[in-house]
Amino acid sequence: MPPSAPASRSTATFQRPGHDHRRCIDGALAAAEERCRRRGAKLTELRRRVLELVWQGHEPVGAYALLDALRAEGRAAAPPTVYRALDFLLSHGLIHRLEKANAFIGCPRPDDPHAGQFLMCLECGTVIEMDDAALGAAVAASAAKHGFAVSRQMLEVEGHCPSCARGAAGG
Amino acid sequence: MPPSAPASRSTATFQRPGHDHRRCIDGALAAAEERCRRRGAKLTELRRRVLELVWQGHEPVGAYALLDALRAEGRAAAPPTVYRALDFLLSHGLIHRLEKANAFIGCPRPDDPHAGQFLMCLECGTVIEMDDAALGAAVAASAAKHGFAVSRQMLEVEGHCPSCARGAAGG
DNA sequence: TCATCAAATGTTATGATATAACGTTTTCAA
DNA sequence: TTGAAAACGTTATATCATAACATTTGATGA
Ligand SMILES: [Zn+2]
Ligand SMILES: [Zn+2]
Ligand SMILES: [Zn+2]
Ligand SMILES: [Zn+2]
Repeated sequence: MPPSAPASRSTATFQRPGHDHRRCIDGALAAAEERCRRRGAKLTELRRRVLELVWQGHEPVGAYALLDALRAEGRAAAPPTVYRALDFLLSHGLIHRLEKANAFIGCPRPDDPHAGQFLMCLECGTVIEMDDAALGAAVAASAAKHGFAVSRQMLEVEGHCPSCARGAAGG
Repeated sequence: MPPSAPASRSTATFQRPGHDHRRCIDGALAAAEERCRRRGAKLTELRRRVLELVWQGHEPVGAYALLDALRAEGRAAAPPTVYRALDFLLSHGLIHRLEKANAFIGCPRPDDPHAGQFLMCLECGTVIEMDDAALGAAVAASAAKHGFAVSRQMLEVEGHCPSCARGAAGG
């Protein structure tokens, strides 16, 4: 099969409401298949379906919303069903957990090494992931001033996305 | 009364296990009294006690741990008791909520405007708050590249503090 | 003083998120 | 084909947080 050239996979920019989200989903699923194949990890039907559900939009999705969606499809599902799938996806970098929201969002660039840096719009709920290596380095440098060795960093920024900022200046 | 010169109140640096933590507590309580007085907010006995309990160390404290502590003192207390006190302390900038830990920690510098920037040691649990204005500005600048207007930022960095890094290099 | 109102706190119940523990099915290779 | 590991099903429970309403407290003004 052709490598399905993911030339313009979701860039870390705010998507317009009218964008072709099917491409986001298909790109994420293809990237996940590929990544799991390379890592010898099993992207089972259930895990794949949960990933697809997480990608239902660019807003974070809660575990129990996923649970409801699975049940609506007629699957036998309980909290561990979805949490185990989420743990798998997290462990392979396919999704991220947004701590403030207690919810999950698909990672648009699982293969690029990156810190978690998220912009969350208070108005429309859209979340995008920045991948600003310089910013990650700045965080590590600040931490180093305190003699702190960084293992993981999580940045969650609340505010207004370009579309919503137009209407509500000053937030 | 003398202004009790808080000359060397908790700097944003890792405290040694042997530091005089009573000074951290007393300084935080005095700063809270002063801040509430200026703002016309009532730091009641309960709220003051909860703040003191949050300051029991430099580790984040969960709401139910506070609840247990209040009950151990013979107070009538239920979850709303402690959550309401925490909401008050949060709203006046006297404590911060650590999203990843679902727990709370005292703010060593409530009067300085600052973004939430926390270093959390995976080994000993100690958390310190950086107040790196340049880093906050760097975050805002990165967000601005995406047309995003920042309202609030929360940075939670996991790793190893100086004391613990010595033992577990590379951790 | 005492009526009155708002803020603070007490009390009960429930919602929302997450995991422990154990049994069954599937997978895969020896 | 059979044994072990992984994945999944199932039940129960732990953990974090808030809704709703009653009671107490403390300030204000008649
Ligand atoms: Zn999309
Ligand atoms: Zn990512
Ligand atoms: Zn201290
Ligand atoms: Zn602070």
